[in-house]
Amino acid sequence: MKPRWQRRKEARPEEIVSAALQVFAQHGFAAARLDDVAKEAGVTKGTIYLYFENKETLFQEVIRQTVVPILAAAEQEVREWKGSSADLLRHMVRGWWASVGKGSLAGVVKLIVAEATNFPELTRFYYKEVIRRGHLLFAQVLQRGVDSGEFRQVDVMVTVRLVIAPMLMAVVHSQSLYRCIREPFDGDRYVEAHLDMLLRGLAPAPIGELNHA
Amino acid sequence: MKPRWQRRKEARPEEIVSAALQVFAQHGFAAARLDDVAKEAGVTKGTIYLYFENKETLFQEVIRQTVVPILAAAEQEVREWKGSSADLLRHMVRGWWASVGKGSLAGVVKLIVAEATNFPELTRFYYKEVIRRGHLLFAQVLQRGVDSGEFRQVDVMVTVRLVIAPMLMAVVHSQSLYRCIREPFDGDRYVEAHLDMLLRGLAPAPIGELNHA
Amino acid sequence: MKPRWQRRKEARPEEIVSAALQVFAQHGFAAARLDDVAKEAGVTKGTIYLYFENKETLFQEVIRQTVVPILAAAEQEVREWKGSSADLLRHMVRGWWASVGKGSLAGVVKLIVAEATNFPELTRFYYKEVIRRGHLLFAQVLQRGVDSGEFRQVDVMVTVRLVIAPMLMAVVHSQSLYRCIREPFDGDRYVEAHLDMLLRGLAPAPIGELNHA
Amino acid sequence: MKPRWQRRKEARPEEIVSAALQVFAQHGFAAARLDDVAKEAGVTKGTIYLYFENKETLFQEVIRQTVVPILAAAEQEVREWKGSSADLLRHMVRGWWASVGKGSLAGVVKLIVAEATNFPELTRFYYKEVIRRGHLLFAQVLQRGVDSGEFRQVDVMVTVRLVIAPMLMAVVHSQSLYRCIREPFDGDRYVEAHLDMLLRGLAPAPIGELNHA
DNA sequence: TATGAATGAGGATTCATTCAT
DNA sequence: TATGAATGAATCCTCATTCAT
Repeated sequence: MKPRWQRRKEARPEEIVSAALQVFAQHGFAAARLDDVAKEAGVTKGTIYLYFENKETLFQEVIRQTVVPILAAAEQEVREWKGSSADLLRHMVRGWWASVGKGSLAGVVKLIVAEATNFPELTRFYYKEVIRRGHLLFAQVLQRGVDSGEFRQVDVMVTVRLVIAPMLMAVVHSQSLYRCIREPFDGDRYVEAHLDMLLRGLAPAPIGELNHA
Repeated sequence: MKPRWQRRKEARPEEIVSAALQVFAQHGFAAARLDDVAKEAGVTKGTIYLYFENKETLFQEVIRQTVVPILAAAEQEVREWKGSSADLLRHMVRGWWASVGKGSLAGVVKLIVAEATNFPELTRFYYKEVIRRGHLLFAQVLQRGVDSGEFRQVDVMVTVRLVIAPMLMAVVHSQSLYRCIREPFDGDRYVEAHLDMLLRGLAPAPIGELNHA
Repeated sequence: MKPRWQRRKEARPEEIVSAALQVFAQHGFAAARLDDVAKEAGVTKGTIYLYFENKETLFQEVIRQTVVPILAAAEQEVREWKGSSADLLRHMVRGWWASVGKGSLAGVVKLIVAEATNFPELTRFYYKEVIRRGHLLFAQVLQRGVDSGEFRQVDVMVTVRLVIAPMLMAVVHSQSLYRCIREPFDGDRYVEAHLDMLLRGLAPAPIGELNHA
Repeated sequence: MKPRWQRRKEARPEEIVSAALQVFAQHGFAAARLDDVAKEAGVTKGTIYLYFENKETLFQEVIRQTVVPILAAAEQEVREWKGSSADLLRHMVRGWWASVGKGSLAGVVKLIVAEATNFPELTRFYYKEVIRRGHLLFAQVLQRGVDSGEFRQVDVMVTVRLVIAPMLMAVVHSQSLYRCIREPFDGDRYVEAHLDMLLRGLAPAPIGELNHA
């Protein structure tokens, strides 16, 4: 818990990062104006430069700081999970949706998509620190289920992407498309349908396989 | 000796649109320089203004022109399909991947994601003319399967999103993430795995349903 | 009288000059677009360059060609005038108003005012060929009246300006102010009032002079 | 060592307006470069945009700010004048010459003439706030003289224009023609001659009227 | 530390001018 | 001769960055 007397200056950097995330996520890096970031953070433009070298550095900090902590917690959970793999998968997907899909991370995800080619270095960092780790985490879960016979034999690294992609897409759209059109999107229902499809798709095939084309 | 330039009134507009798509998809709207578009199109900056009112209009034309024609063809196919619904779904997903995922439309998809909030009007146009039509198209296919008993009862409009999302995500990543990291992504395998999961997930449940949490 | 078969190309230059006068008078030199001149002349931009070296040359021709001929006629009239000086003055002022104030020369007058400092060389030409000659012409008329005792002794070169200034001002305003406000300006009445005041002002003082302050 | 620049928020706007008046009056709106305005004002281009939205707004401010205050003072004087109408007219014409003809307003007068058709809205504002008020002011003076029998019966609203026109013309020429030719123009003598002619022209006709043509 | 006035490089846009047709 | 597509220099304007206060 934070002491009441916490000096403002210590809070400033994260306030700015948080404001920047909003503005960057809305407009993209190039179209975002530091004036807007400053206004959103309740400071003036000059103040930003007390804490960040320049616009690009600020952007990098936004990506770096916002993303890392969540994974650690999830990794811990996977290690200690006692229940079924199906339940673990459900737990993780729902948890991901709760923490990423609705929180401030959603903006980061969209940002990476939008700005990756403008910041290849940063993207590689993000890939290594976030994406790959996330993939490996889900891969563990799937492998656990395959090993225990709960899930059928699947190409785990490909399937991981199929687990994550619909989640990502929903998050990305919530930051772009659904900001513009006024049509409801029931995220929870979408997530449950996704889990339903997933677990059916992962179920060990009964007697007669599906016929492939 | 060759002339300094040639007069090619007919060809210019699409050359410029095509060049613009590349540059916009790479950098986003704001960061794209018309100088680069011009260079890519083999003309000078001024020439762009002979055919397009300004940068924004050019952007809109890029979106509009690149996208519309494909759907019509697919709609035709669905109407006339004689085979099984599973085969139709396979056909469409593969076709979508072949035409969108690998062609120039991929860039447009990423662009919409990245710039939607900066061009809400255009996004609404895109939603009405492309996304919704696409959804309805896939919804027809699913409904057809449900009606014939090939697929189980599903919430069609939600499932449509689950069909499309992994495809979109792959396309978006191919335009952003995979441009930066040098890691192979086997699109075809991904698509086949997706279809496999999908059709398993859509299969009518055999005897005992899965237990939901 | 012009032959019916006159080739178009011989008419072109003056058509362009005439169109240019209109556009220049409306917008000024810098703000005038050659596209508009071309449209007004019923040709295309390129054609202008067949007859004029560049925009500036065209502008100079506009000034030069439009203005010179009128003076010669007036000079002739003054030399041959048989009636009173008052009548001659009336005749000239009315004639000036008829030919300059209402014709296309009005535009040139405004142009010179507006663009003099941007074209000092041209302005000097105009001064020598037009303004000074005009002044001298009116000076002759006044001097003639003074010599004959019709007019009182006045500083002729200063009075000339007082004769001309209200005429010029009316012309200039007709090209600028009165284009914007919708208020009637009765030019003929104004000219008559001017003549009335002038001739009263020029009348030899009766017995007691006016007291000057 | 002196700082690269100073912070002078209060002084900047009028410095810029004043510089802009000079540059606009010299070149006209379109041909004026904001770089030159900035240099003249001792700032950089960007600074102008801290205080004015764009070139056009700056132009409008130049017109608006430079012109309004003078009239109020003159209106006051007319109301309180105790002497003869002839003296009042002399006083006003001389005062106008002193304040407008020689001051910075001269540039504004020329600007309006030159740019009226490019800025019709602004011109209407100027007409209502400046020209019309000026006309009414001089009309009062003339009417006062007519009522008291000092002046003959004249069409007041037309005569007002005859009073003002030579003054305006002198001012306009001082900003254009006389900047180019190197010929002395004795403004004071011109003004006195104008007053002399005016007052003779306004004098009640003695016994036999002039014969009109 | 914080401010926000001032800077100046960068890019969109216009349009006089050229030149292939 | 005439056209009008193409050019590119010129200029407005924006906004990241600096720095006097």
